[in-house]
Amino acid sequence: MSQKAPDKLRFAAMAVDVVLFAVVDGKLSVLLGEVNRPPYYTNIEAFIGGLIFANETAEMALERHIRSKAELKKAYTEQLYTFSEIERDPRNRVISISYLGLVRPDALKQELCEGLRWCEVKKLPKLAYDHDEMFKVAISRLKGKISYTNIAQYLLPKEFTLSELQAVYELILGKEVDKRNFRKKIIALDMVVETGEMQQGVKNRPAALYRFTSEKLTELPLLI
Amino acid sequence: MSQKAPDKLRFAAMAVDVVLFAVVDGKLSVLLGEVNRPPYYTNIEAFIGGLIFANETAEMALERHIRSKAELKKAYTEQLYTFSEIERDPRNRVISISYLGLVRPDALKQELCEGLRWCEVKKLPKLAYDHDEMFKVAISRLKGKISYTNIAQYLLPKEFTLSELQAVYELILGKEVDKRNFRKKIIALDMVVETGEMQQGVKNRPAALYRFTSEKLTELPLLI
DNA sequence: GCAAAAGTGTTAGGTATACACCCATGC
DNA sequence: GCATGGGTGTATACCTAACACTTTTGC
Repeated sequence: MSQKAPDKLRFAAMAVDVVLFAVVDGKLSVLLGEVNRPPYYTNIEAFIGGLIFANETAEMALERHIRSKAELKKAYTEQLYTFSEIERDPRNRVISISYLGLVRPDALKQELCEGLRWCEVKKLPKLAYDHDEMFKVAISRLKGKISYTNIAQYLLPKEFTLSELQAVYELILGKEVDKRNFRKKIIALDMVVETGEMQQGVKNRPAALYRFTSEKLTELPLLI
Repeated sequence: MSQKAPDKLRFAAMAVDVVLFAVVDGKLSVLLGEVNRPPYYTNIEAFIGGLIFANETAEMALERHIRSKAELKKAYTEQLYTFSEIERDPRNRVISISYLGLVRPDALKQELCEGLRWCEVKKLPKLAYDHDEMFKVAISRLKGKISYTNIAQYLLPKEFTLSELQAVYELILGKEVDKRNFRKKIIALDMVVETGEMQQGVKNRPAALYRFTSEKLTELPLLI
């Protein structure tokens, strides 16, 4: 079993922070929590996260914090970047390993804990610590990966219509795409496949339901 | 000034490790250092790196370790991934922030410190700690980025021939590319520009010298 | 003049883009 | 029957990939 290194080499606490994205009311949103740490940070928000304990890896701490703060069990997460600026938290030296997380709409039904809210990314306020920069890294990673992977699935229910899938692409890329060309490409790449089921209880022509052919993150030749 | 967090939250020492790539004798190589930490690691190598000190960011520690071990001042570096497995170093709990580094051939002239060597990527031995996995992350990042950025410049001298540039692409992608098509694309994208100078003292037709149009890492529409 | 690497265009096939109308359902 | 979103095909421009010979230099 590992021992502690000498005290003077253990100068920092370790934390994880996660930029959790979800589509809420048709808008790309991130989960924010209130921060109240006078005198440095009051009346300000930040991404959720918290310290890593001695018996945990970063991933274990990440899962613990996501579950405890938001009761979101099965979010997709991937590591983003580690922030180590000396004064990034003026109270203590804290090094933070940040993560990108994606939450499916099914998981949004649960109540959020006090002090948490989904905030549309277009209306993000100034955030505490270095979380403004963290957001930039996260949104840039998400924009990049949606174009050459099937990562969009983690923002959708397991079964979805092609219009819903297209809407996710348009939200993240921030531009409209042509419906016919989008469908041709998505299907030609075998990224999704029809389930055979149809939408129920809509007041217009019901759409065919699709699912992703792979539940794992997969790289594709090229996308959009 | 930041204070130390409570002792029980400071369970880990922080380290940086860097997978330094260079083209040595026409082969894609990485810099390895001997590891001798009985009883766990003897007669084994690993990437270079070392601890972060209390007054340093990860980037400062990275620069210090690169300079002291290899006297390579101006390597290009970017953060890769942070490894936090509890037993990754069986002696102490150490969390390591890994970096990808690229070294230009000009910088290779300097003597390496005792115990260091450039090892061809195709002949990599089994490495200490989790550095086998670290290598996979690094080579995968490098392969990805060479296709849509001008990152190849950091493995070349400031002035180079198009054949040398092509060789870097072939080494990293692990496949041959067509000379005419390669030149057309590179030039059409304005990635490089002729210096007006020619190669000197070669025993065949001298090639035109080129330089990159941007010294910064730049994303390009698409490449190869 | 010979060896060695530099340099240069064309064609065919495939991919990306732009674009407009009919269809199925609920009310 | 009307409002709503679902679903489909074609023509063009562009880009990609395949391919071989001439040129310049040192020896």
